[in-house]
Amino acid sequence: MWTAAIQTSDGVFTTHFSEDGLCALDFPVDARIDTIGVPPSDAWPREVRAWLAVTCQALAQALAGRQPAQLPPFDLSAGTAFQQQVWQALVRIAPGRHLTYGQLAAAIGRPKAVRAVGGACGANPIPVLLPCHRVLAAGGNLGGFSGGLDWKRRLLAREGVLLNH
DNA sequence: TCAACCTGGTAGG
DNA sequence: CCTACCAGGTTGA
Repeated sequence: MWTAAIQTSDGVFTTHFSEDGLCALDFPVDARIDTIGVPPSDAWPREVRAWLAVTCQALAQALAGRQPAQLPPFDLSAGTAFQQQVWQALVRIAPGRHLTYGQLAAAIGRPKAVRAVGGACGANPIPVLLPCHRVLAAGGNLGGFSGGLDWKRRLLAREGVLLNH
């Protein structure tokens, strides 16, 4: 496992890579913890350094509300089969679009697993790039967000999604 | 087995 | 608008 910090206009994100790809992305925790990530070094496999570079670009674009031109490979193997289904469905939601938890449940063939979908979204290891913020509650409500609801609002606003009425 | 969830729908103020 | 309640799939303890 390799860990690196990524500086963005929204703070310092932390990334974790396995030999199969990006496996986790953490929101900035605290302004004083700028040393959390180990800077990439020559000791890193060439492939992983390339993933990090792609992730930097993708994160900057996603934070600006745009579809990343390129994404790193994701290692979602830490999740259960159900969670992986949900997470993979997230990738297909374009910026500016949004689904409800119920619609996402139906999309993966489990129309009644609405609450479980919420749980899987909450367990999303790669927020922002795996756009769980584009899943809203029914009736135009925001729903929850483990990274903090202000993040969800901010990300949606940058994509031009209008909330409520 | 059980409680906790980023839910959704219905029923009643 | 609000609160209450329950059916419900999945997960982790």
